[in-house]
Amino acid sequence: MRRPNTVIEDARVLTADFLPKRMVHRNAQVTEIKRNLEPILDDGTPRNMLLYGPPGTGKTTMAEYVVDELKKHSSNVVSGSVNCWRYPSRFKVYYNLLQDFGTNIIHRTGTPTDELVDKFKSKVGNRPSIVILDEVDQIEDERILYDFARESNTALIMIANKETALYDFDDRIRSSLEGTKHVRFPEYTKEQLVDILEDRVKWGLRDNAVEKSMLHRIGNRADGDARIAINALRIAAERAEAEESEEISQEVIENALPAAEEENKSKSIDQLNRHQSVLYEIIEEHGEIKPGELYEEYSDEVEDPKVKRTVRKYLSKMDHYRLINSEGEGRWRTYMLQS
DNA sequence: ATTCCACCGGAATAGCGGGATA
DNA sequence: TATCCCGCTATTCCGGTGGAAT
Repeated sequence: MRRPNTVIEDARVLTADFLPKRMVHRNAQVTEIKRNLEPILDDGTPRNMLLYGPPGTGKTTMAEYVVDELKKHSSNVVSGSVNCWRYPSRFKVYYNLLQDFGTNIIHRTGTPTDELVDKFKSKVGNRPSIVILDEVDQIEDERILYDFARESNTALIMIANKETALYDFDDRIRSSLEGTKHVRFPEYTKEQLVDILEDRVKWGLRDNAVEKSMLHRIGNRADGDARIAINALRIAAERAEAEESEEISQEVIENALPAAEEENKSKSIDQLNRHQSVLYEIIEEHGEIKPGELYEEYSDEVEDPKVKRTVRKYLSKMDHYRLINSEGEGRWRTYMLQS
């Protein structure tokens, strides 16, 4: 027989991806997104958008929240979202969108991308549609943006950390995206993080499972990042639960914070291949290391070393994962672990 | 002032895996 | 079965960069 939970009421509420019924402290952004999207409901042309701001500020969550709300009002609207960092190629973007749009496609390695594009276009037709492109600056083929921007019944919601995300694209793409609304997502303040956590506590934890002062501790140390704050709360709750205590102690909270940050990291580390983890370990060992020495040690370590250019690609990938950092340029560059 | 050096990163190219086609 | 096609990854090629060496 399962013993009753001591702390957790509803575990789903404690994940960062969970979509709460109401959003706190993002009214301005939610309203703005809604306003730009709404014309789509009466066959008007929606505004394309760029949502920008640091990690954990609710960009993706708010976009999905608004789209969900909108779909409740009109069953005709179709939508999909892709993370362009994980799925950067034209093929993968369309593949994922088609799945979100409810088209079952058998994946064959020989399927030409154009076939997917055609399928997508016929699926959408004249229906109002919304496409969310997360980490849009990582997109490999700019044609994707151009294609969507030309569809007047498709609303494009692009998400990036920096407002300058679109600057690097070529003129043709940029001019087709002219009129894109920029919506800023600032870091949450400590107090706002506490509010967000309180909401999760209310629905996710049993009554009196955690004191408010504990939430303030999380808020103070989460660096304005709601994802880290929520994950810390979840980890703390799980650990308290495992200890069969009825309340989350201060000690558990303190330990949960670094664990929440570590969790992001180890998730990324798991994605690395053998060569990449060797590189990671060498950098870890040295603390700081120059490119030349790094490559030398790496090629000694593995029996089938990749070529230098490939290693540079690996390193920039790990940089993007926020696993490592680099300072300086050219041969004066230093690689180190992300602090 | 000029050349050298070590590295960066974009672009073109090659090779691979695997489904489709004849 | 042999061949073609496609996307993806790794490799090759190369112009650019900026401090060091001459």
